[in-house]
Amino acid sequence: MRSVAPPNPAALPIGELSRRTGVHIETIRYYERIKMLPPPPRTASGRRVYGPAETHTLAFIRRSRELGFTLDEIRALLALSAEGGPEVCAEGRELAASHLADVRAKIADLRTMERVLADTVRRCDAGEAAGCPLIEALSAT
Amino acid sequence: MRSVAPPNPAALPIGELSRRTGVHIETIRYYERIKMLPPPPRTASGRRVYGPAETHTLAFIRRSRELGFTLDEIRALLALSAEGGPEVCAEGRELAASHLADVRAKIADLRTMERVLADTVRRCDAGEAAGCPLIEALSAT
DNA sequence: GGTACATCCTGTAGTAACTACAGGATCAAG
DNA sequence: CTTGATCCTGTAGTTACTACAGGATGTACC
Repeated sequence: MRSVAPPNPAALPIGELSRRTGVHIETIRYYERIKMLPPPPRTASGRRVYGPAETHTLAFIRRSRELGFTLDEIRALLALSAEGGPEVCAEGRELAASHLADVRAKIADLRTMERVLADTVRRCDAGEAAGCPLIEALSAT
Repeated sequence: MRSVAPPNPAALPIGELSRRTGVHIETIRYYERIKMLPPPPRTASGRRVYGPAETHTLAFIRRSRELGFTLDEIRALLALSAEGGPEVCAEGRELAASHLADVRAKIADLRTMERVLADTVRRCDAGEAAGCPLIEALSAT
């Protein structure tokens, strides 16, 4: 029999699922513990066996995380995606828009930090300040 | 005597220090516990009494946090600022430059998120997709 | 059949940087 | 002398994982 890939692509052990989705094994078990993922069936000896549905859900979670959604938000997204329908889409739009506002706020914060830091480094390189520009910026009243 | 501000501006109770620096009382005590701040002297009944040095240090920490430095990085910055000297400034420059690189990387990540989210919301508003554009983006293979 | 190695299991604790109590002591004013 | 603000210690919760410890199974090879 084959040694690397399992014979049935619809029935994966946790390690294969991890490899295919890029989510750590510990993280998959963690998601199960906090009920982000339903508990999968087990083999006689107690090992988890994942089907295509779980694979899809996990990939969905991963992509959502990449977009910066929190696990709670993703729970809502998963519930929405299970429902379907036009009013569901409007709700999804709201989630995305509100999250987009958060992301933009964070970008603005980071840009402020960037400006101050870049300016400090620049003053350092220019040798403008008497003491250390960084320390002085942080000590300023 | 006065009722709001203490008579001696150089000896503050924790609540006054909190108000002046904008750092929560619990956070100040937390900083003391993890040795970001030295333990201040106490009154006979055990209450903390802060002088100008502690006020300065706490404000330094607060400004550093606002620039996104971690507490470990701030520990290094505090040690540097206590030393002084030109080679110390070079070290500070490195800290700032490396942190600046982190900030820029985070901004780049967030901008990717922003692009995808903004595009999703736009497609939602345009009514382009058959289903929900957000759910579809997250389900995509 | 035995042995080595990979993979899996549960459960606990650690990470960053706080925040939120509970349950009690003390202080200042009227 | 009572009310209300402030303070104390200590513990536990938050987010999203990550890292073991200590053991059970599965599989490949000889």
